[in-house]
Amino acid sequence: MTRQSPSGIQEWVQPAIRFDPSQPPDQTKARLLSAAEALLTERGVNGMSIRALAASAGTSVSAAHYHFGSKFALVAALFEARLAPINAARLAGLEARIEEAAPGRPSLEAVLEAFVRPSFEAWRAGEAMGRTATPHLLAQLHADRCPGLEDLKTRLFEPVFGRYLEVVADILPEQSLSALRVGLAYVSGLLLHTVGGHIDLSVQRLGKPGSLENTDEALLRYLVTFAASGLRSAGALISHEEGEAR
Amino acid sequence: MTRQSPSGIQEWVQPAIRFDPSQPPDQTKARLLSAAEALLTERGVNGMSIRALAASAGTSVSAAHYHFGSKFALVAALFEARLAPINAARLAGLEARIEEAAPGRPSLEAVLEAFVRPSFEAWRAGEAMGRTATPHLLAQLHADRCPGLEDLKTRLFEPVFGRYLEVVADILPEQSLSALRVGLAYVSGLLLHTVGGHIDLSVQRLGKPGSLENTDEALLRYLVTFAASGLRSAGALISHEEGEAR
DNA sequence: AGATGTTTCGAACGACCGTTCTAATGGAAA
DNA sequence: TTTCCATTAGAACGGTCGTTCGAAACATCT
Repeated sequence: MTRQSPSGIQEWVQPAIRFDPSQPPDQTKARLLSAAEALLTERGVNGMSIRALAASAGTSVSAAHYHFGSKFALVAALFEARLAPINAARLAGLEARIEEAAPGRPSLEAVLEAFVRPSFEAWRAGEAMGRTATPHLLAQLHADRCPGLEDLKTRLFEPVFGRYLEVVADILPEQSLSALRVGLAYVSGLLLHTVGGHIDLSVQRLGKPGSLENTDEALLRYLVTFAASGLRSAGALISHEEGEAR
Repeated sequence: MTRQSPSGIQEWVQPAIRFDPSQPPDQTKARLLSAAEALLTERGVNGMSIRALAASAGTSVSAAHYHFGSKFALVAALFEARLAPINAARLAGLEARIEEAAPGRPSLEAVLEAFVRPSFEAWRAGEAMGRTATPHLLAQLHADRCPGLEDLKTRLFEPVFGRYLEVVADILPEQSLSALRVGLAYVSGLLLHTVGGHIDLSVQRLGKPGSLENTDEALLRYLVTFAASGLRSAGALISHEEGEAR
């Protein structure tokens, strides 16, 4: 603890207690990320202050700057760290669906489920425990107008989107790439809307009455069916443009 | 213009020039709302400061507080002022569709178009001119976690949602209200995703090649078809629960 | 012209912001 | 032990925030 002398010179009165043994000192970075996940989800980028973050993580303001350099870098690091495994699962799930359908093609529903399921499951798992769910954070950051984060979003999402676009174009060859691009953006929009907390889950009973299927799986099936059916029907409106490269 | 004396007492040096004739003095409130619309859309609630707002509107910080009382009240007033006419148009359009289909029922597509079109058209009109589009603001405020605004959102939106739910339940009597509630939330999610600027419009060519239909109408038809088809198919997964009240 | 109420302004207040700085601490290497 | 480096805490800096306040200017009425 320090005190400020009238001349502006600090005189150290009493040494502070450091390194609370209950909190391993080398995990400050992880605790900061975890605390940032909750605070960002709840308040958005501009609503979270480094001071509130440090207090929530049980460390100091300068520790955050030491590990990440700046507030924006912290947000970007968190975004990348959380989105990367979900994107990897999306790509792995897609290839698995393709392989298991070989030599034929997987159904549109199977492909869209491969896209949706990783985020959906992480969302439900997080909500089931008290924690804030990671996909909720991603939806919040997606909606948040944070200068400089837009590039990161597209850079991380584009490869996944491109691969899914290829596969879906192969399943629906009569649809133009332009239409499929909008359609896939809609699928992602539906997912973000779901995990972003805009669906009232309190009174939903989506499962068949006699079914053993739980509510989560029923909602996932609702989402996938909605998306697949919308993608098929809306794209069928538009005749394929001949000159367009496939 | 004032200057600060060393003792802290203000000495008024020169009277300021007031009431620039090019800006009618009694329209400060409207200019503040208009400037707030642009700034909120671009930066979100926490990203917009009263000082930046006042500068953009060509007035002073205290003028904003005089007319609205607080920053939150200003945001709420703007949200209500902009959403109200869109909601009114939604309800009027719905009743018009019902009346013109009488004694039969309007198609699901017609109903969803009545819901989507007011916001969609205001969005396209705004984007076509340089201005920021009002629905883009509404989408931004919907995504923005602004404490206290949640109540206003539901209070304004609930009557519209409830009326549409009634009508859609009449068109799709085999679907449970729970399923339709999720489905309508998805429709609104697709609309918000569209007008929120998450669809890349630069390279989209959704109209039929030979058609005279412009791109805007083609995108609207894509959205309506996607939503209607998704609503029908996803809800068909679920058998109607017998005990549920209709 | 004078009084009254509305509107606007600049300035100031206290609080909080992101960032930086210095000092202190613990552990590892010499 | 001494030195060095990674890590942390607290204080401070410059700036901006939302809000408040008193005075000036306008509009209207008498």
